[in-house]
Amino acid sequence: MPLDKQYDPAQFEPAIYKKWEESGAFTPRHADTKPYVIMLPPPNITGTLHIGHALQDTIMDVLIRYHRMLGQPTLWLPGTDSAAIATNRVLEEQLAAEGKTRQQIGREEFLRRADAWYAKTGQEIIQQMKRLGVSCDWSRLRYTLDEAYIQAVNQAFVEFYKRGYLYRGERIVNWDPASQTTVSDLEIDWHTEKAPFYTLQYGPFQIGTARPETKFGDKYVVMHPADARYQQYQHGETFEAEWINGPVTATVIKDESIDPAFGTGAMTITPWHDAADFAIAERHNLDKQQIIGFDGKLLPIAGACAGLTINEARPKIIEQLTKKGLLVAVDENYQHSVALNNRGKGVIEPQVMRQWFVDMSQLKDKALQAAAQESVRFVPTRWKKHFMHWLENVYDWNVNRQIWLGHRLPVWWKPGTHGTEHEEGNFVVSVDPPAGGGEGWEQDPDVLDTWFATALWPFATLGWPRKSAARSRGKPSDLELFYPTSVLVTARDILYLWVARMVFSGLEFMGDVPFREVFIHPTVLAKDGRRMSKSLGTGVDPLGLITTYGADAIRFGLMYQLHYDSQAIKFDEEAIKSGRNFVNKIWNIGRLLESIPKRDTPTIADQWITQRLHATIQQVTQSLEQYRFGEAAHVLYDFVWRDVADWYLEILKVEGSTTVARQVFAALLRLLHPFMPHVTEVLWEKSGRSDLLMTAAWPTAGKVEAATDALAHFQDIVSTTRRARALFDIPPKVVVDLAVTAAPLPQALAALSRARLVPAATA
RNA sequence: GGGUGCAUAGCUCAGUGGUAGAGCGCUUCGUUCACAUCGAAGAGGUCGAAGGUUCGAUCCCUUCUGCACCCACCA
Repeated sequence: MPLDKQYDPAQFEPAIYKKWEESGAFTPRHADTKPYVIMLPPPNITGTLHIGHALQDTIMDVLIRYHRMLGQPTLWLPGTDSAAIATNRVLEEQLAAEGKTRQQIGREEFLRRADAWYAKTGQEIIQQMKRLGVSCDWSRLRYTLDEAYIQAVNQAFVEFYKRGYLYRGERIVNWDPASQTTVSDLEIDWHTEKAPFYTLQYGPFQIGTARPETKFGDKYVVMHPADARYQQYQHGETFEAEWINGPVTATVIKDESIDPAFGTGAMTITPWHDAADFAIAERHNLDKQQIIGFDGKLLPIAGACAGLTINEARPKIIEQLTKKGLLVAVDENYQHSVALNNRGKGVIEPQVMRQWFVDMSQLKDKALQAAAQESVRFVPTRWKKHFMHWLENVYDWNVNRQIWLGHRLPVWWKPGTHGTEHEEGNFVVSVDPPAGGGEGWEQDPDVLDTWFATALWPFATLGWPRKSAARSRGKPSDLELFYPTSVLVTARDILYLWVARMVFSGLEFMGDVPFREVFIHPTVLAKDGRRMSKSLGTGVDPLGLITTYGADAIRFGLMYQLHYDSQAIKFDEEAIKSGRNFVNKIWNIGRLLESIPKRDTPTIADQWITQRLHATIQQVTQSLEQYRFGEAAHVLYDFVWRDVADWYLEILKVEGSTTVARQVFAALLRLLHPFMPHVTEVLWEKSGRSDLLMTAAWPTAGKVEAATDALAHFQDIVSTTRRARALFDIPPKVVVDLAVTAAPLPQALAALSRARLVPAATA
């Protein structure tokens, strides 16, 4: 049956995907050879596929398909993440629209709504991934809130606790009064804002602040020990100062963290509401006083301002200070940074709270060692430096959150003890509620930081902690077979949030790294270099692109733009269009080969294209091994379009071996398959193969010899003739006489030059 | 304050210690039956600036400038 002139992706893609799925080839075949394993970074169930996913998924699918064709047992394990904070916010917004709060409807009803919502949206992103053609093992699909995963998270928490890494501590944390929860350092966005900077008289000192509302409790003034201006004041000496609500006794503290060049070089501290001040207070064992409540309103210590929000209180405080003559100066043009919760968008108010922390001091060393020794290897290598730098400076990790969605802490409290002064000895950390020993144990109301759960992804998805649970009798378990995984493919923005935590969690619980390599791919930006975002209107819908151009086109277009060392891809739809055109070119090469009558008289052109093919196999293979996807795509593009289409096939129309041509084309389909799986599979089938291209063997390069000069000579003659025709404006229909002394491929030469060969005049 | 990446044709970007490359766009020509999602010919670049190493630098080194991003407890 003749093929259409143009390849129509919509006509073939769904059927091809179905065929792949039904073949069972997405599931790894057990074998003795080393498996190749990738864990899909679980996308948030709340989201839809964006172009960054399309890029990342294509990279993983290229790797997976390549390794599958190499004959390795290949596992790409998919899954989704509950993204508790984001979902929590979505649900609260929905409730707000109904004029309700989560507290009003209660925890049970809230979680019921969450389940309903997950059920509705959970499959969406998976369907979208399938349209891209990804070859995940769907039989192993996991979800961070499925029953077994919850068990793994509980087990990890209990184990961390038993091994002494988890502790309950009173520390300064990022509190979001709007969402009523703590937030990770890594999930804060800093926005610069202009705010008045006040210089205030504090006893004999002048101190600066942009946050006068925190100043009520100030009773320490801090300066650098070497600051000559304050030599006469001794560390620890006290003095009386008139302050906002009356006289206070203040103490002088000398601390090296103070920058003498900033302002007056002296400052008062608010340990309860500032991390730096907290550190100073800890060093010198100073008192800490809460000024702002968890609802964001000032506490009774603020006197007349108690109960007011920060914005309401500020002018009053300044008025009071002015009245007392304590306001020395105001800089209206001061720029400072304000911390926002990047999920909930509330303004962060640091607070001292009793929270769960993971002690990083030992865990970080293990991860650092793994990076230093390259038992986890970063690609490109510069990310190793970033990774290590972050770990070297990491703080203990606050792991509980005060929202309702997510993994609830496996911590059980005696009634009425949680959050009181007398917590010690009144809780039990265990997966199951404590049996006996009194009734009414209450489970801790908090849930875990979402990254605590995803840190376990590489092994919890394989069945941990049931280490030896075999899938079938006598066979090794998934955990034994597939851990550690081969490579993690991810974006740089979660290098710390997620990658680092997987590394130390894997080392801790599995005794080995979770992946041998980490490939950090570029970020996809809008064409003009801005971030892709819905609010900027710069986002691109990959599904729309798939509908317009086909999955193969978007895959190839993305890979073609993926250059090894760049941090960003400026997304240009033209590249996708170009991918579509390339796919169509392949399709038409298939058509042409069908139409040329069989003939087996090899020429130097056949010899030449075979050599070029081998060089191409070598280059593409090497590029894939090095994660140089853009390079591989370019090599393929140039080979197909320049060598195969423009020269070899034009010659083949006139003379040469269709047998060689078909061999070259078959090898080409294999090389292209990871990049454009659908069209290559269709052509494979149309060429009469009954097996799947997906599981065909990756081509191996024969001996690569230098390309024959004879063809270069041929190309020279043709090009020269064409240039001459253009120069003299000879219409295509006019056949010219061409006199050459030695004519390689005479028939092809005549055809491509639109010439009649005549004997060269002998001198 | 520290760090990373980038700077090459009008645009988006490859690339190499030795006469500069692609795609798109542009100019001219062409639908002979693989493909107009195509083919042929062509125009277009002191490879960000300044120094240095070298027989020779767009490439290696130093400094600078501009852009983007990351980290950081700027009161």
